[in-house]
Amino acid sequence: MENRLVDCLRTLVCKLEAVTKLTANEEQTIQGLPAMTRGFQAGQAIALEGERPEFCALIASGWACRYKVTEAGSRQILSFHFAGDIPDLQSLLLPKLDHSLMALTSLEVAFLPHDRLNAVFEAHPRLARAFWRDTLVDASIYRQWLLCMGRLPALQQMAHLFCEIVARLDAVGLATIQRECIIPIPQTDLADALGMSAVHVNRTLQDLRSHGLISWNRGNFSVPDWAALSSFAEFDPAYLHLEPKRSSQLVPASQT
Amino acid sequence: MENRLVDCLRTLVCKLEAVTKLTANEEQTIQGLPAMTRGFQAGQAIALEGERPEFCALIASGWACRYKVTEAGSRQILSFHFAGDIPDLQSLLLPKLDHSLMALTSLEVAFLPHDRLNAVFEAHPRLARAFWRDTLVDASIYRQWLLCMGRLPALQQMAHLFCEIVARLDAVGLATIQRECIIPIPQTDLADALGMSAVHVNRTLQDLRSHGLISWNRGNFSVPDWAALSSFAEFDPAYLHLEPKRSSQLVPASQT
DNA sequence: CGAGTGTTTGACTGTTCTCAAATGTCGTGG
DNA sequence: CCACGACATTTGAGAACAGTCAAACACTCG
Repeated sequence: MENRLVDCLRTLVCKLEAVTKLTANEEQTIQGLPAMTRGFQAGQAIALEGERPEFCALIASGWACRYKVTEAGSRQILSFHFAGDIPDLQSLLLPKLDHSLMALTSLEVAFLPHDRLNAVFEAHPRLARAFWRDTLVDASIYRQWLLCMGRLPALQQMAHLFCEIVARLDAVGLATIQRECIIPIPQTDLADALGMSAVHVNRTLQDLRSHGLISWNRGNFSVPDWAALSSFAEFDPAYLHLEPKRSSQLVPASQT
Repeated sequence: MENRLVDCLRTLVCKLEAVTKLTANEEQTIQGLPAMTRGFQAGQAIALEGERPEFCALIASGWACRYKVTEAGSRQILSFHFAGDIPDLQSLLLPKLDHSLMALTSLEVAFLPHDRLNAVFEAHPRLARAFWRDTLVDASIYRQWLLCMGRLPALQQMAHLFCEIVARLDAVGLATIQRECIIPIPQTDLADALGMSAVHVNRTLQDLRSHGLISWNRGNFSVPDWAALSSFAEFDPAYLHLEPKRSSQLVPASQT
């Protein structure tokens, strides 16, 4: 458990360094943030729309999501989050939550007190900028989702989401070089993220599989032919703003 | 023209003060930002995806939008912007634009140099926070659009967008107390924002009109019964994070 | 084994898209 | 003043897409 905490703080530092290296001092400041860790079960709420949290939730392990609900009771998932993400960072500046947060799998979360974060930002303006940048990447992802939901047919939209998930998991070391990873959520959650019905998700999924574009079995996800999938999905990772150094694989010329 | 510049800087200050009052010094810093103003015609690009702008565009008058385009050539509008908005503020921290920006009407823009803004943020951390907050409100609006696109039927989705537009225009003094305002864009642009076809937008519009929920004629928009429209649309302005104080205290509408 | 959850299938309905054409509006130039 | 083109709105009809409801099937865990 303590290891997880150290790990996710390291992942966080790594994300923040996307642009410029942090100083040892800054890095230590992050590592030294007091954090109470807590576990959640799949389906459990972390924070609800309308609340005014006094902590930010840094995910240590597992998947969580932001979501909103209509009056008719249908849920729209707004984003997926895993290790290293702080899905409610904006509550520092927008105290009243405009959406809810829940665990999609069993989850470990480290809670960072608002007042400590604020103190850190005051003392280290560069860190504040790094976190600001992080929230801007969030926004960029929303823009991409809007494009996909509004203008791509279901098949491409779903393919694009898979590309994004793999790319983001890869960026934090949760995917293999062959782009295998674990996508530990049921089809119904996928449906709520794509704005589709569960039935249609199921059929679209079969379609992707029969085209040999993906394989997804009991959570184990893999992409037989990344070039095929990403070009079919019109996936261009630029919008994730992962900087060059992230050597791994997502931009290899080897395909196309 | 110079008046417009002063006006939009004032609008900007007003927006930034949503939470805490700025000091006279801070306020003056904003007002003193050097800005080159420039005009655009409807349809003209302000900045394109992939570029690395060295200025941020503060809108002085008219409407602009963020958008992205699929390979098939269809456009998704991601947000609408008018006086007081800085739609590419994020280019300060994410240098490479992940979307494009264009004028939807004839437009006046004041360009604020990146280096000046950065200097301001360094000297005035509270201002940096105020701008950060502004970008977070953007993100909140994206979340709401995702919910609307994914989970509301066309009629409600459109009604919701109208509520949002009126609320935002009202917040900067561009709507009357009776919630009349000018929506100076064609139905095709609305279609690209809602992720619908123009034909369907037209039919949905007729539907809203025939229910007496809106009136929109040659750009002149009005809402006969706000309670009816906003409850039909499930519109709750909380996600706009306009703070309490600015409740429909308005300057007479004279604009665009 | 049985409950619970998640996935798959079928049949049907409804929404939204596309294509194509008609109508309306506005400004320009003859 | 009228004719014209450019643009925007409206209409119709058929096809494609995605939703609902309901049931069957599969897998996991106690």
